[in-house]
Amino acid sequence: MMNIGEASAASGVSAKMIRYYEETGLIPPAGRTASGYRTYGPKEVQILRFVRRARDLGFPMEKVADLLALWNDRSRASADVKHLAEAQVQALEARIREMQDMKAALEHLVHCCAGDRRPDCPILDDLGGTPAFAAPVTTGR
Amino acid sequence: MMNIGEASAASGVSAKMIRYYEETGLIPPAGRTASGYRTYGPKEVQILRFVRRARDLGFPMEKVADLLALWNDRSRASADVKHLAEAQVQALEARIREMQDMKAALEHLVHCCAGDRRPDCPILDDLGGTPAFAAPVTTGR
DNA sequence: GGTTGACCTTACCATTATGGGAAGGTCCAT
DNA sequence: ATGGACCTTCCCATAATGGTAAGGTCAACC
Repeated sequence: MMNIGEASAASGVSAKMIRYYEETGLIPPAGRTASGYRTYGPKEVQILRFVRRARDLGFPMEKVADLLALWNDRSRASADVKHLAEAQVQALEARIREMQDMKAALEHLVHCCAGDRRPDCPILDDLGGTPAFAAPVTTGR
Repeated sequence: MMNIGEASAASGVSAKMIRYYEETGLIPPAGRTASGYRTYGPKEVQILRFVRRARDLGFPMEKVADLLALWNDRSRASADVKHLAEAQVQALEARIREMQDMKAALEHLVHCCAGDRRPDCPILDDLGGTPAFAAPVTTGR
C-alpha cells in the first residue's frame, strides 16, 4: 500500500489532482489509514494512470468519467468506446481548424508588416478596423 | 453618444465583457451620464473593435494590452508589433502541434478498434496501461 | 400622471483543470 | 525527543466568459 505521494509518482498524477478527482467523484474515495492518510494499491494506481492517459489525449474530465465507466463495464460494446474516441477526434479537429485559421490570418498580417523602426504597421491598421490593407481570409469568430 | 448596449452591438463585444475590460484596466473607464450609465463615442467603439479583432486572432488579454499601447504610441516601431504577432503565431503553432499529436494518437487507437458489440477494445486496453497493443507514437504530455 | 418594458447598474456565482499556500497533524529515523 | 518529510483540510488564484438577481432609469404610450 502506498500513500498519496507514492501513488502520484507511480501514476504521473499530482497529489493535488488525485484529491480533486476523488472529491469530484471521478474516482472512488481512497482507503484511509487509522490516522487519516489516503492509501493506494496497484489497482488504484492503474485507475490513476488511465485517467492520466485519457487526459493526455485531450478528453475532458466528463468524457474520462464515461471512459472509466466503460472500462469497468465487462459487457460494454467496443462501439461505444469508439464513438467517444471519434467524437474526441472531431473536437480536436475543430479546435485545430480554429487555430489554423487564426494563424493564417496572422501570418498574412505579419507578412505585410515591414518590421522596421518606422511606425507604419498594417497589423495595427487591420486591428484598428481601417480596411486599408484589408482583412484576408478570416474575419469573424 | 451611445450606451453600453449600442456600443456592444457596434463593436461585437458583449456588454459584460466591456465592463470587464474596463474593470481590469484594459480599456480606460467610460464616461458616465448623470444617472450613471456608461457612454461611448465612435473612438471608444473603435478601441473595442480593436480588442475584439485581436482576441479573434488568439492574443491573450495581456498581449492585447501591449498591442493597444503600441497602437496609441505614435512613435512605435513596426518591428515591435511584428514581434508580438510572430510570437503569437508561434504560440498558435505550439498548441496546434500539441493537439495534432493527440489527434494522431487517438486516430491510431480508433483505427485499431473494431467498434462492434463485443467488449474487446484496444482503446481501453491502451488507456489501462496494458501495453498489449502498445502505445503508438505519442506517450507523454 | 402613471404604467410598462427595455435597458442600465453592481455584486455574486459558475465554468475547466490546475497550482499555491497556510495551519496543523503524522511518521520515522536519529 | 526532535526534526524533516510527509500528510490532512481549507482557501485563493488562474483566463475569459456567461448567468442571475436586485434594483435604478428611460422613453413611450395611454
